[in-house]
Amino acid sequence: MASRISAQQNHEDEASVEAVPILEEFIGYNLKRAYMIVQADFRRALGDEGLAPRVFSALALVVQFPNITQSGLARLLGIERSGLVALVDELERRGFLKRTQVRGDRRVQALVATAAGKTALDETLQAVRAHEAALLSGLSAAEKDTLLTLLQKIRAMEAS
Amino acid sequence: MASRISAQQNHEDEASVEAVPILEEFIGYNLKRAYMIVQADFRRALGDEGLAPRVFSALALVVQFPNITQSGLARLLGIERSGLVALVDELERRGFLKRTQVRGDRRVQALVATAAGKTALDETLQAVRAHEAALLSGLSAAEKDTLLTLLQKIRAMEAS
DNA sequence: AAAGACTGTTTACCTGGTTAACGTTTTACG
DNA sequence: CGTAAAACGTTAACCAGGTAAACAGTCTTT
Repeated sequence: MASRISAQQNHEDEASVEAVPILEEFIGYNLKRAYMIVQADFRRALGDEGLAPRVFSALALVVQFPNITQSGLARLLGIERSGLVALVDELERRGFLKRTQVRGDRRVQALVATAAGKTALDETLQAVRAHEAALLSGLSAAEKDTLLTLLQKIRAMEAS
Repeated sequence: MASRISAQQNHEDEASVEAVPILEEFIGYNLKRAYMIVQADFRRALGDEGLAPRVFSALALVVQFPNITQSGLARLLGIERSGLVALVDELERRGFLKRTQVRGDRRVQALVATAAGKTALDETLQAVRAHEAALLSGLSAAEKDTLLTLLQKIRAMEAS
């Protein structure tokens, strides 16, 4: 409706008549921007020797689901099996898990966290909780809860 | 609080006593998963000839802020200037904008959307709105509004 | 006039994901 | 049974989207 106006005032820069950008209406755009901020802060908080977000997620699932297969883990993480190989390689190289043979099925390799892996997860969990608490200190507990619920509602829409 | 218990029951596989994965507590993890779903649906909805999310965002800002510079656009998008070059190249190649000289400053190149660019934006806007409405039909208008507000609250935390 | 800052750009790189193909192994079923 | 199909882990090639560093050209500051 007000499009003819905005097309006219092209003689200057920045702050125009309607100051609210179109993009702000979209959940996708806001999701991305918010995700970038949280992810960057995660890395900053955990440092260069710390686990990357994806590695942390994988380790958490391996600890929580002992003897999970790589395919199963990929399913839980929502990525392809092929993308998991390097991830598991890294966790194994760091000594946080072992690939073990499964009797009865020589195709699969069950993943089991080592003691070091569990320790690393515990420490990382604390660090991640601290990072989220600090970054999201502007949100009340109720707001964080609401946000989690809404995000999980979106996640429930996957692949219908 | 209930952490000592969960460390014990490591003797079996898959569905354990407490079925809710650790990761679900984290906003970062849920943000990422939700973002992946929305982004994938965006691409699916707009097809191969449609604009990619980032191209759409850039075009929207160029239309809304005529004569914006590339540096300014990068700032608005939250990315580096260098990352914008290919983006603007694509928009220019498609005929959706022009790089124009600015009298008084021969360094900058102001970006102005063409008529085709504005038309493309209008059409894409409709498509994107339809995609979000369909994908997020499980959320009420109030819930979408709340989600937007909370995400923007996170975005306000940027680079403090 | 010189030093510094800003603009757009290129180049090289990184992260995190995909698809396609493969050899091996297990399962389903005519 | 035997054979076809499916599943597993893996590699390879690729892509998207971002970064950091350096650069020449152009202002701006002092």
